[in-house]
Amino acid sequence: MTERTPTEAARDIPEATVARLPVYLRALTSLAEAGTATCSSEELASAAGVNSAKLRKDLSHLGSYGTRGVGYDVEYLRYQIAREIGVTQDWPVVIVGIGNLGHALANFSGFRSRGFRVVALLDADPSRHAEQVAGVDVRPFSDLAAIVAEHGVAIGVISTPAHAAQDVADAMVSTGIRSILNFAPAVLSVPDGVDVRKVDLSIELQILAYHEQRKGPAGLEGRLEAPA
Amino acid sequence: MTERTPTEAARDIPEATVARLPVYLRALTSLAEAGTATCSSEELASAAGVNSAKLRKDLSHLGSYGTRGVGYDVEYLRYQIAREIGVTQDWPVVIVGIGNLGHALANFSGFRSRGFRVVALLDADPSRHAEQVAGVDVRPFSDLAAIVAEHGVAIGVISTPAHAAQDVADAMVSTGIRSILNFAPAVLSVPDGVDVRKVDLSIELQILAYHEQRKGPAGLEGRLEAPA
DNA sequence: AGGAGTTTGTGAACGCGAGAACAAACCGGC
DNA sequence: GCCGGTTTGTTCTCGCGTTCACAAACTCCT
Repeated sequence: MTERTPTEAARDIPEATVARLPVYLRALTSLAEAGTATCSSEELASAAGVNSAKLRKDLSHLGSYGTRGVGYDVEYLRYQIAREIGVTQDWPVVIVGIGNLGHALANFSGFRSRGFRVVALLDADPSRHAEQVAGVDVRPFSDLAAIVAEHGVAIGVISTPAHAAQDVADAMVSTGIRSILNFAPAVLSVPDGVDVRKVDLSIELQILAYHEQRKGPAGLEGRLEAPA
Repeated sequence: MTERTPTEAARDIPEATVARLPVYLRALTSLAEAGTATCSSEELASAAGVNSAKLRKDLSHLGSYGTRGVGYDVEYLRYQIAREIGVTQDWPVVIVGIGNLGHALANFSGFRSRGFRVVALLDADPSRHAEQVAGVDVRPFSDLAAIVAEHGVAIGVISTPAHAAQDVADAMVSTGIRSILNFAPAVLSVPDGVDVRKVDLSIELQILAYHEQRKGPAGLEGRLEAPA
């Protein structure tokens, strides 16, 4: 996290910008599919749902890929962002925990089309090892090390119950995985140098509930209501 | 978003703090289940995966619920946070789009145990209306307004394909739903007063990929590697 | 009762990100 | 070749969030 390879540019892009680059990438893909060859920062910002000033500042961190007075070449900028993120080639990914959510993730087509390839599905439960999900065999969790070594996996997804998550994370780290996407509602502790991103469905709903509670006791405005 | 009911406290809690309250809530529940009656800010912070100073400042926004020299009463603090978030009673929720992800969400037990109750599953595809998922019938999307009115639904979840998301959001807003959790990879535009939170699996992976790319070309440290 | 030890709650400094505003640069017409 | 119109890239300012550091307050022991 501290030192980078000094040969490359090594300009450090702000974390907030990194989080938005994938959004711009998708907006550009959408524009390209609609046949748009060029777009202004205003158009792209609107498609991505952000402020145009913010968009320009974000893009300025990667370089000067626009043309003043004209705008951005959609295909060119799309490639530059994809390259910066690192999704010009596919990343191999393993998914551990093939419950309801694991199934959904394995079948999610967006992974394939956005730079990721699910190379293995793992589960500790032997009764699942007969299954095949999305054309990929479910294999025993003990195969993790072999699979990681074989495919050069660097990213792991955890969709197990909470109580198993830390063990899975430990195993992932010991095989060399350095990036983990965690869907289990648990706090993972990992060594330095390993990134963990957490997606927690309950937390998102609870945040919504907080704001909802503050908006008002019931639907006051924007809806005609008949008194009960 | 601007004015609150002047009768209540109306202290505004910073957004960053709101996002962490559910994490504290879960950590406290976990401590309570382990039989812990009292905990210090250091312990709770460690269980929640944050800095203890940050935890104390966060909690200070809700009031003074701790005792200096002693710490926090686990059960008492747990209730106070649950009350602040608004999950002391269950929130009715509708899920629209019963594909792979919709199935997983409907079956997710964490909703029920954390203050939410799925009252309806909706899908536009008539061939799905025969199904029953997690004990709840799948009903036609056109029933949305009736269901929302019947149960007083304020929170909607969108797990449709991207191209349908905006239409679903519009319909939700028109029925009075003011909080939306969106899993579709699309930018939703909604009127003021409606909150949208977005969960995007591809984006999370792409952020990981960016950092992974910067860590180094291959597994250099922490893993013994045999030259291919 | 008093003092030592512990832990909370908060005031202040610091850094990051958002947004506005503007200069630099490019295109097209004359 | 020059000028007006347009759009990018950047500078500056402001506000929010994080972190440090410490005073206030509580318990326990003597």
